[in-house]
Amino acid sequence: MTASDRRRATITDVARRAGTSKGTVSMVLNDRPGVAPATRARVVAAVQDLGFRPSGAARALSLSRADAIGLVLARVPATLRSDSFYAPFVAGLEQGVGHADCAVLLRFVADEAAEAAAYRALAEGRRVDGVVLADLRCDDPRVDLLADLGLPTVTLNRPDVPSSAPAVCHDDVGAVEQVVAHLAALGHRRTAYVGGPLRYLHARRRRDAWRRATRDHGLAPGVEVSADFTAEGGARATHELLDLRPAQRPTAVVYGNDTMAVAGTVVAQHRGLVLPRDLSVVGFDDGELSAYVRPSLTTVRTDPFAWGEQAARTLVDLVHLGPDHAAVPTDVHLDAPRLVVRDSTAPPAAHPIEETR
Amino acid sequence: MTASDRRRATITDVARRAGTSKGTVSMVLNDRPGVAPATRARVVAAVQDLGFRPSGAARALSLSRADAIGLVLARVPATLRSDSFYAPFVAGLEQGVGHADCAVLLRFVADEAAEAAAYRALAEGRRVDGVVLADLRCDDPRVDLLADLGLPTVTLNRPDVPSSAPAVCHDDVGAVEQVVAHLAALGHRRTAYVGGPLRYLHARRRRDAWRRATRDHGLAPGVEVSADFTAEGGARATHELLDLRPAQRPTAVVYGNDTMAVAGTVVAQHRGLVLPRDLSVVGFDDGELSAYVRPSLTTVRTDPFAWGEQAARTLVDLVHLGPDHAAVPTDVHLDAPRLVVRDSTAPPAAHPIEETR
DNA sequence: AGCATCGCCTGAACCGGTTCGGACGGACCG
DNA sequence: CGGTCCGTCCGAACCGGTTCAGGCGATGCT
Repeated sequence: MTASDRRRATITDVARRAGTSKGTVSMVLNDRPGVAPATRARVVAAVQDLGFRPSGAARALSLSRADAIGLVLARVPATLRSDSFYAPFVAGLEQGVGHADCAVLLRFVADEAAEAAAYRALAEGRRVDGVVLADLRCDDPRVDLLADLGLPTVTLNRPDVPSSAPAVCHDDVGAVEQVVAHLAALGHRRTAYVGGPLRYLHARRRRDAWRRATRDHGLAPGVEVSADFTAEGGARATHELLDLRPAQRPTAVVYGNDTMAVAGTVVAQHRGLVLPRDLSVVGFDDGELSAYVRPSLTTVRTDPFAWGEQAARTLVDLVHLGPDHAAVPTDVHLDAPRLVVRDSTAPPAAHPIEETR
Repeated sequence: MTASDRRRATITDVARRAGTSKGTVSMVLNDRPGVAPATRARVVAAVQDLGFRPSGAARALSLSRADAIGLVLARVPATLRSDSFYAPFVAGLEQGVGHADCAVLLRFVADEAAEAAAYRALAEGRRVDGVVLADLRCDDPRVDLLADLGLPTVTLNRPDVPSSAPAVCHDDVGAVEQVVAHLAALGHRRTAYVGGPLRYLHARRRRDAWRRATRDHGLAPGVEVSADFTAEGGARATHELLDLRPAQRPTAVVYGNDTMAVAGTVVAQHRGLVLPRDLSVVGFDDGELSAYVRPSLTTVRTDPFAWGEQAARTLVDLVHLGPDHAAVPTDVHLDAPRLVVRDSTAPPAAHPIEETR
């Protein structure tokens, strides 16, 4: 009775065994009306007996649907090691497509040229019904590319170019505002920002949000350093900030992710600063280790799983709407990320301590 | 000239435009011999003009190949956040399948029942040509399930049950031996081991390797704690070890991954120990932050990207061999992981320091 | 000249589903 | 008793490729 000892049953086998035609079997499988109860029962029994399951490929061909959504990520392998976003995000996608046997098809590519090619291949090979567009960049050419390819798309956050695709957004601007408000309330006047590469939209938006929030709170315009989300980048940026002469040196640093923030705290401590007395540090993302380092990290808790879930849900809706549907689906806004205050932030020391290296 | 304004070209369109039959076009596309150069040129031109790309679904149907490999992971979303294995591993898979437009189809499931169902769906829906089996457990039922389903399989490490599937193995036993040799050379006599859940084969094998290696080096049989690879678990296990009375308390702890190890160092330092003087710590995996914590972590550098690459390569070979091929492919062994000695290991203090909490 | 050989290409069958026009038969009605 | 109507089911066409037996014309050989 194992499945391997015989060729897999097809809809024709089921029809023969049930004494009906293929068409009828198909009706039953997609439970459409117009089949007599007795016939339906015979078909169901035959399906059961034969352990029949329709072939995805054949369905895909006749329905011209792939029952899969795509995700293309351009990242160098090295940065994947510490990526805390991507895995739960994909798990969320999975959750979001629901129990429809819809799968997530994944493509990692090395650079942005390969990225376009990957999207092309996905679209033209009809491997997916739609894609989600992550890691949006400024003037992102992929938005137009996908519109051209006619591939239903959901973007992660709203692009800075016109796009008719729905966006699933999380409120990183609000998150940054919470961070700055927290620091301002503690009494900080000079803050610095260590962000990601500015060609990424989210990096730029967070940077802008930090600029605006510091100004709104009446803080001094702070120093900005653009890093690359890696621990090494965070360490280097921190050295740079601590090398500033005391009058400019920040009493609090806001980092673009927790990896850089943790590396930053270690650098600061190694240079003799006592945290959070001599320097407050805030991360972004709430990585698992962040609660376990010393001092434990004040950070913003994002929820990539929920993000993925919502993105998938939106995309599935979009696909089912069909391409000729005129109504442009509206953007979805996730719950605002929450600031998690831990031990790495405190009021600034009254008189800045000279570092004793 | 955009692709979206007209229905996508099919092989029939190409044939018509080139003035040949579908069959000939197909020959050209798969560059098979028996087509006159002039005809071939006409077809190629037509393909170019129409921007034709064959439909993956139609190919899949007539070739009964899916051009995709599957990966099913049973992990709770919470642990994905800090997972440093999975993302680079999938990127490696991607790399390993090569430029064949073969994709990686991903399924995240919550529990092990859902896992079996996911494999069934993948096999019976013919969505994938083969799967890689990760996170092997003791007496893993999936090995038999996949054999039953007749789905080409590659396992990550060799299962403890009979399996005719090739395994792609990395030498974690050798890695643990290096760790213990390092600690023994430093003069440690009492080591402890904080591993993962023992139902995972790799956790058990590393534990066994540690037992054997400590015995071989003439060390005292050490305390074992089974944790769960999370920071919290690592912290708890560390407390447990440091609560032992001095005569039993280890001078060095070997952790099953870096997350637990980092959490462990923080716990130890918080309890007043000075590292590495009072306690040596070794991790496993070389997470990105491990070089940036204090003391920087001695650990074992594994290479999930290479592992994925090799697994995909092996699986693709296996698929192309065909199901009736008698020769069982041999196991592949990756380069041994390398011990990275950093600052968290040192000779034990001559007289154990009492902790000053 | 007659015939085998060969290279090139066509046409139809096939993969495994979905869809739909229309055939069939029974109930209902006038 | 003849005609409608409705529920049920069949059969064929179709999705877009691949494969292969066979046709056809040109060439080589005796």
